[in-house]
Amino acid sequence: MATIKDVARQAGVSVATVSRVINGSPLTKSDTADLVKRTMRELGYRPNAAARTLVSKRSRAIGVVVADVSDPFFGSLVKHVDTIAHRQGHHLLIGNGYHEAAREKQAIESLIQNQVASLIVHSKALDDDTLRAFSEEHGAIVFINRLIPGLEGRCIFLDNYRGAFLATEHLIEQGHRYVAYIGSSHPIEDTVQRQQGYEDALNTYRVTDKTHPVMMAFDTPDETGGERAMAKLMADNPNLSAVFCYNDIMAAGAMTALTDRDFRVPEDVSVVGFDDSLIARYLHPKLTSVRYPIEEMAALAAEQAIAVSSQQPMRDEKGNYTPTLIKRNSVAKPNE
Amino acid sequence: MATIKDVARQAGVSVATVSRVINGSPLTKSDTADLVKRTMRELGYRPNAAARTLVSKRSRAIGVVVADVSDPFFGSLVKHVDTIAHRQGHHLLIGNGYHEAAREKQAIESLIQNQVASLIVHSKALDDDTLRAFSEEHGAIVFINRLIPGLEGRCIFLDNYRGAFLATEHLIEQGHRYVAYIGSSHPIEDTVQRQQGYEDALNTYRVTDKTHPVMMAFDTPDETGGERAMAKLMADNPNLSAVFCYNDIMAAGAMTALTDRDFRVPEDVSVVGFDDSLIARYLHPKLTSVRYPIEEMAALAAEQAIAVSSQQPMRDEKGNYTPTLIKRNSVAKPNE
DNA sequence: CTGAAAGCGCTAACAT
DNA sequence: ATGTTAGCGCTTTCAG
Repeated sequence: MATIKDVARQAGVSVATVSRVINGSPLTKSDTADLVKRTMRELGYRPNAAARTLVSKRSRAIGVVVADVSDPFFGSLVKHVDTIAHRQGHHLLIGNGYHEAAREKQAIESLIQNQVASLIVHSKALDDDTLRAFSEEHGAIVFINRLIPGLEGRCIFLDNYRGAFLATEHLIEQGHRYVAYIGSSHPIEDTVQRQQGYEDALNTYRVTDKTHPVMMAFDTPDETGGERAMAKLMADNPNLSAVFCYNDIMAAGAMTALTDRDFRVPEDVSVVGFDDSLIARYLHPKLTSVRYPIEEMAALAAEQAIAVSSQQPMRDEKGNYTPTLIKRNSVAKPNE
Repeated sequence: MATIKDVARQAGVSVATVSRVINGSPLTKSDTADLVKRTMRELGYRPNAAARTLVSKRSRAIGVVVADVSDPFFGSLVKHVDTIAHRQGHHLLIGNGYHEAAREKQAIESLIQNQVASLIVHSKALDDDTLRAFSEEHGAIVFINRLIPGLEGRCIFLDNYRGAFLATEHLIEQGHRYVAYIGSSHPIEDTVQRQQGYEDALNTYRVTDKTHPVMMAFDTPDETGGERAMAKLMADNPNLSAVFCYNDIMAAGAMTALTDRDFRVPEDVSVVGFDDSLIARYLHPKLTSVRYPIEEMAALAAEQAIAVSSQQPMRDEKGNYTPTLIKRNSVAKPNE
């Protein structure tokens, strides 16, 4: 690889001059600049990013920690971060946390070590204190899908409670009285917030009459988990007519369980999911789901992260996003 | 950030000693090593990766270029590369090419500049010469989903032809005579290879009788493309009873077009997809599809890339993968 | 407008 | 077993 010295020698200038044209410094004569540029091209010169980062103490890298890139939800998050990053001349380092505290921690540490200028972290397994410590260490970390007390300005998150409330309310408004909740057995805050929204919606509508019982089942947040939870719910509650699920995948499992038992969706049982992920549109019937505006959230996270890292004035946008309900074909009025 | 000097001073040793314990050199007394380790911990020291890369001329980074991380297919590829990389102490830099030559080129260049030790490239828009030039420049590039003449040992790819043949043959064996192909209008080699496999399967079965006509339509490789192509096919060929599609998304679109016209799948028309992606299992009916073993391919790519970059002896595995047919519920025997 | 020179934090001879 | 030291490729004063 040609170095800056090679270019300097070949062009008959000093390395300082070459450095200046690399960085587009205005105080180089355009003649010299042209000469240098030509030489760089001839030599196939590429500035060594490691050297630049070392000396200037700032890289153009943005680190992203997600649970699992192969999950379309996180894929989408990464993509939108990349779009913004690319626009600003930054590139991405990624780390997978796989919902495990140790892996998440390791991923963050690895990225810090690799001198990322900023960091976008989706962590559910690490506690507030650990995250606060990282935030103190790095300075340019933005947390996505999480609200950490004391770090409100660095958090971008969704109102899970409201999404769940919306979904449950929609079901109630359709006339359902026996609405169940299928939750995740993973001990992360999202599931309790969604459960709370579900329960509160139910409670809101039974202040006058006591006719909306709470029915819940918890299992792993995947397809078979949804299937098992639904099976359990059906066994325990014969007159159930609607379910709100923690996410779309569990909803898919729930629909399978229902279909296997000859219940039709939505004629016999209505189903609502959460995330409005890719599969929502491919399920049969198409799934009504709470939309998670991850694209916007990821883009904002990237903008904030880069702004903080380059001490630009950060647009003071609130990190709190409100979900909306996307109505498709998995909800109908109850029978009778 | 504490540097190696800080640690050395604090521990009362030289930077060389600290460097030795960082790198697990065996020639340090375990007493000193322990002391140094403790000091590193106390100071919250993290080795500066940029400095290490600069001086040692090798990083522990592996670059991955895909078309779009938010596509589950690529997400899966990235994940499996990460798994292997992580196991070997490497981390990932990613770049999106979005099927555009300029973006792909830029992504590769950016990664090279960032001193990745190795590179896994999924490129469909760049020509062989460009890719060969990059390969010459970097040395540790592995190409995935592509076969570049002269670089066979660095290519990991799927036998598209065989996959298409398999799918078409399966349809014929079920008794179908009017089997159509929905292809991608993008000018990449995959689509012509799959078309060839389709045509050859048809030809194989009409050597004795001329009863299997070729019927094709091409459109964008997405859902609406599949829908349009299917509509066109139906209009032109009233007695068509089966379609083989370029990928699962187009198959999804085709199924929509069919359903909209009151044709049942698979009773009236059988459908086969390609990739066996996430959605294949969620479509209704579940889609029979050609499985693309991207996980294994990605893992092998990562292993090879790392091996080459660290001049380890590379296991001489062939990069040629054979697809298999995953039978689900979208294929049946034809009517009558 | 350009050049000389001092490091950035670390590794790897080379000494001891 | 440990210390000294010369850079890696680049940016950035500071002089001219």
